[in-house]
Amino acid sequence: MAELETREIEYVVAVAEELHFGRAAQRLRIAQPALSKAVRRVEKRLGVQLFVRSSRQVALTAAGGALLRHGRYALDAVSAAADRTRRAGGAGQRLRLVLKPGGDAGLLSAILAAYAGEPDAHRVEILFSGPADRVDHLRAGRADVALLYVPFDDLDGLAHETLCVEERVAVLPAGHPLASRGELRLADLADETLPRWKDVPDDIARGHGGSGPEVADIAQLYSLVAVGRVAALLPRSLVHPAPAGVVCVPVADAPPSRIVVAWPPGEEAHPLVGSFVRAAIAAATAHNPQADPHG
Amino acid sequence: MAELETREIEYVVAVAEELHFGRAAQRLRIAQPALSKAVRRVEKRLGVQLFVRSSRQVALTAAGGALLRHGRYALDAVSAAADRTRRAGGAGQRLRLVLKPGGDAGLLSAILAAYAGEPDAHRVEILFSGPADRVDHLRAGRADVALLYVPFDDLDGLAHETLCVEERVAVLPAGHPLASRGELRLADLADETLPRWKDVPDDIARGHGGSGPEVADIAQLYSLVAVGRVAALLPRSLVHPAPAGVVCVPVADAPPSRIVVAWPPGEEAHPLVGSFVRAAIAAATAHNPQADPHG
DNA sequence: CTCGGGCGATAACCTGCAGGCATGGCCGAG
DNA sequence: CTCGGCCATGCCTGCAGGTTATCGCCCGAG
Repeated sequence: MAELETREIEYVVAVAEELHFGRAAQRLRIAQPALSKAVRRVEKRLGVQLFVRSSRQVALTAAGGALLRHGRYALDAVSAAADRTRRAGGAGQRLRLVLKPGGDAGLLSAILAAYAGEPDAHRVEILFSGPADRVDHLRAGRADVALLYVPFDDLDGLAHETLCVEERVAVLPAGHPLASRGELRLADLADETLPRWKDVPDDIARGHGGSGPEVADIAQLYSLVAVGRVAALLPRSLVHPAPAGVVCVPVADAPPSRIVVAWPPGEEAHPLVGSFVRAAIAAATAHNPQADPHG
Repeated sequence: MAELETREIEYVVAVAEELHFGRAAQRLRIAQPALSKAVRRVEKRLGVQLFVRSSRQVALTAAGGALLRHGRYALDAVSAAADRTRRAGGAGQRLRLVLKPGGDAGLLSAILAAYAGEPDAHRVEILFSGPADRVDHLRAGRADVALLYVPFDDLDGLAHETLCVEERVAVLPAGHPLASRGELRLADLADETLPRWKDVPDDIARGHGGSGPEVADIAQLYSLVAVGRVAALLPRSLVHPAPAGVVCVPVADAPPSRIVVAWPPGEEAHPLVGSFVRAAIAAATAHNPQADPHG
């Protein structure tokens, strides 16, 4: 039925990543001929060529690319299954929450307090992580829930619930011509240089990242804004209070930013995840009444 | 690294579903002792008990339940990987679109026309499917894109883009006291009997299904509404034009319904999927200017 | 109470294939 | 022309994963 073994996928992925049978074999701790044979076996079974080998170099075919992408997903799913199963059995369960350092809009403590009040609360392990791999942590079972920031994070493949909606503000140097306006529109910002966020791959930063200088965190951004090198468009709570030298002005027609609690699909059935999500929603609604479920 | 082979997952899932080693073995076309051994091996490797066997019956532990759920996901991911790889290699690719019969708000033909105009358009294979398995088709690689209906379908684990937003209308019998009102609120409907949709599992129908009679399709629903047995809350385009004997009244505070185009996460990189999605969005914006991307 | 039958575990054995090693063939660099 | 890097081939071995036979437990029928 499933026609592809986990190990075979690992092999193909390794070769696809290294584009070199020898190195891939080394990484997999097996001999190179075994790897060659395994890959050919897979190609034969699928009836598709995965690599073009020219004895001087190895290249991916379209099919190989597909298996690389989807194979990684599948491997993530498998190891997530193993991981979660192991944890479901062992005692002393902890809930692993992953989030971006800073910028939780003051929600985190409220959420943790609300969760601690749940009857079946467990110890919460907090895991900070860069933008690139928060989602991967969830997918591969290394974390149970995440606080994510839409539209900055990519929700593909996750279940989520909105905790709060925030308007977006333009962050401008104090002396900027637009800084005195009470409200802006996106068009007003068309000429501004926007920063490029470090570690955010382009396909996630669709439209948010500019071509300006690379910044790693908010503090860096402020310095650059203060000297007039860039402007930015951020959720209000990130810029509150505004440091000296920068001002923020609401942008009426920017899509609002949302903080969401996300979890791997299907996991809402898990009591740990379920009760945390419920607590988070409760905390958010108390904290910020206009949040709406099923947004 | 991955610590669990596809086959082992299949075995555990089979046992978990049958709760009977003999039948599971039969289903898997292997002998029962082999299955017993394999399952024990997995339990040992994960260090977790998956089943409690009492020689008269087999029961799932919490860990077993976890592996059942996540294992199914993982198996879907694996076979999706195999399937998509095979298709990426073979020529004569077709794009497989899955949707609910009826109720496409007239969008389908516009989308297909727009897609046919794309430079790299392929033949489109249309697959109709019940509400329960549309999403599964995507996850297991049996379809490439889907038209789904939020909040009726469950978007967990999928990437999507909104095509259009529709207000919800209450469907009432012609003589109903509320039928003459120009607009309703959810509270007005609190006393009405809502139908239960056939084949929609309860955890998907969160809040939409009532406790009333079971209906399988829209036509059945109309008959029941006409005789005053139920009322319903549907997207406008589904009730347009309203058949004899029923009227529809906008409900101001019902969350709006959306038609979205959805695809498996990561697949937007695939040219087939990407260009279809682009065409769909274009068609929808032309057809219905207020649709907004990144909603 | 006993007997029989259903079910999972265990034991003993068999076999195909995954993986190891040595080698061959190809090709580009120098 | 030769050398060296790299993938493919051929042959060998061990074990994973299958089979059949059998046991032991439990429950329900009589």
